[in-house]
Amino acid sequence: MRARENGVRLTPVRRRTLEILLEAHGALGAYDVLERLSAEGYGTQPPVAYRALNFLVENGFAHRIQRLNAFTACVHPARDHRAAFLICARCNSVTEACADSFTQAMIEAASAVGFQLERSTIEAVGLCSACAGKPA
Amino acid sequence: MRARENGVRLTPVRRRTLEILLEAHGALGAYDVLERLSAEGYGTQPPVAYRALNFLVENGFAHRIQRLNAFTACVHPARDHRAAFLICARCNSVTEACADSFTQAMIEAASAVGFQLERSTIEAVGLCSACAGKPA
DNA sequence: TGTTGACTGTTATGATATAACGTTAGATAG
DNA sequence: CTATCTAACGTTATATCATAACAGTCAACA
Ligand SMILES: [Zn+2]
Ligand SMILES: [Zn+2]
Ligand SMILES: [Zn+2]
Ligand SMILES: [Zn+2]
Repeated sequence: MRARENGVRLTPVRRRTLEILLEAHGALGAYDVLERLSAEGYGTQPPVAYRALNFLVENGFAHRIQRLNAFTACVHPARDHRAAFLICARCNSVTEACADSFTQAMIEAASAVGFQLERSTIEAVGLCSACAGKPA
Repeated sequence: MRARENGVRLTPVRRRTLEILLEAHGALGAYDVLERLSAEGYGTQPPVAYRALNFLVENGFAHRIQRLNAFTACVHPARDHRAAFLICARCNSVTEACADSFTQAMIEAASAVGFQLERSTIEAVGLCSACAGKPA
């Protein structure tokens, strides 16, 4: 199979991994993904999940959430974008927000101190609108 | 010993842990810290390091760098502040920068979508001024 | 048709982090 | 001055996250 456009091959494991992320609401750990993959007849060992997830991240189909050691499907995979993530401390939901303007400002601020910024991670923890309404 | 001000007790392990972070240039992993602590007669097991490090982070003496699974001493521990970290992809140095204005803007942007932001993590990867000058 | 390279799978191991429990020593109430 | 309490410390054991290294498969293609 000739690579789609820029050499991207969305093979069965990779596609299924992406679907698993899409089906999940919020982020999934690599071992959660692995559990599902292996239940469906794919490989049973960690590298299977990590390779597929890393592929998705590198090709803009998913993002890694550092704070949660987890992965989440990108909500607008086609476009080049910088994302920020709003992580609910109560229900663990993860919402992807556009951070293009913040990132641009950060690139400029960083360059003022001589730092040549390549990519940034913005992860915020707080309460989602659903949880903020509820009592403690 | 009556707690300093707000109940903070900088015990020997904790103080030494902070010194170790200060002596290091850049961030240290918990096991790096543990190695030094145990060589000096403190406990030899992971919880010793993790407890001291978590204490320092919770009390504003240090920050955790998610991307590196590492810790770094705060450069201005006295003041309440939001930090951003500039991580050099080449030499792994970590520079703490003030992110108060970014954070404020993010709080407002988040609240516009109903998210009540509590704390955020901003970590940027790129080239420090020293490394940007050098060739590949 | 033989070689190549991307992909998938495996075993084994490494790296990071916490649960649970016993001990110690300073603070405080009686 | 005791008895009691509690924060902090240390340990063992285990959980969780991640990668190195290598073998088999298969389509592309010279
Ligand atoms: Zn995205
Ligand atoms: Zn929530
Ligand atoms: Zn700081
Ligand atoms: Zn550098």
